[in-house]
Amino acid sequence: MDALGFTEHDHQHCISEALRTAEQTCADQGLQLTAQRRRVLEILLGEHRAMGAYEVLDVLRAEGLAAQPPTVYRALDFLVGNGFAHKIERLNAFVACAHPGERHAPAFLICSDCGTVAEMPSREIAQAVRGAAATLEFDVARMVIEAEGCCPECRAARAAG
Amino acid sequence: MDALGFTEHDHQHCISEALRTAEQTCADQGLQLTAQRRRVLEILLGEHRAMGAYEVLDVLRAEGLAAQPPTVYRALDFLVGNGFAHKIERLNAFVACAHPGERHAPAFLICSDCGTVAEMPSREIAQAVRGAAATLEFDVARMVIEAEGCCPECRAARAAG
DNA sequence: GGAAGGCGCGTTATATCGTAACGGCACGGC
DNA sequence: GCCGTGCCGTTACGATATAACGCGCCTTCC
Repeated sequence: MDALGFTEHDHQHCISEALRTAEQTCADQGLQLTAQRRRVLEILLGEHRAMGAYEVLDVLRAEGLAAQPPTVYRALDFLVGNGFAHKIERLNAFVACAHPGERHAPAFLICSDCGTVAEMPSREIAQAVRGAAATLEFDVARMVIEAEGCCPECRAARAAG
Repeated sequence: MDALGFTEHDHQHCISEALRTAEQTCADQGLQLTAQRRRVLEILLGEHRAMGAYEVLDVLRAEGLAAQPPTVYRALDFLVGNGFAHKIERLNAFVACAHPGERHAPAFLICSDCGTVAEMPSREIAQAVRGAAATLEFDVARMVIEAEGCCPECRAARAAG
């Protein structure tokens, strides 16, 4: 598992791959990846960046759809609920899942300069959280793990500039 | 460092202690703990729970003040900026710091049943986050670590009920 | 003493994020 | 046919957060 976003990659491929995985997963689990849900996922996949719900809405409207906020939020709820996207709490915004299909407690890196959001390996982190919680006899159901900072590219840009 | 919130304690004492620490810290660092800022901190300290800004605003208004949202947000910005309170991103709400004065990257436990928020030791967690980020050459400036779940008391209550 | 600037705060208005609630439509089961 | 379920359109609204302006009180600096 690597973290896309900070590394060069074939973005068209990464989009279509994710879409295919989503389609397959929905087919397997009897979920309906409707046109709207699929379109919202595509929009999110278009950028390795968190988008606000209203930003997604603007894209839909630019395509000529007469969409309203609930439309977008419903699609996002579906995507988040089924692991195809994640909400970045720190930004009140949404990002496509980089590892759909794999069961994972997500952890994110948010570059404050360029806005890129990457999903990173989180096994050790999740372990540490559960461990700390266990000493207080707390049962963890869900975690929010988000780190804000500077990505390698922006650091290089800063150094250069 | 223990996590209050899930354990019995002398709450009045815990409030006045925190207030005194805040006063001392402000005096030391040339910060102004004005009446409003102090009042907002007191309100937050009143509960081991995250309060929305507008909830704090309601309390101020109930006390007869003609407060507006910016008043509360400014006080909260001051408290958060100087480590006397924390924002719980998951809840868009604020909680008094349980360990003012100590330098720490906070990590929180949020009970979904009773709403109690506890601050827990986070050294290992922060370490794990920095470690995972480092493998991607990402510089972490700030972390959001929030675990939602069930606290021991609510678990006991569930088992009993 | 008075100009200049920083800071805290009041106030108005507005931006941004999110949801409740109702109704229509399509599809599948019986 | 009739009903339940799930998806979606639509209206309206609630909740969270900030921009921008101005005032008063300091301190600084000359």
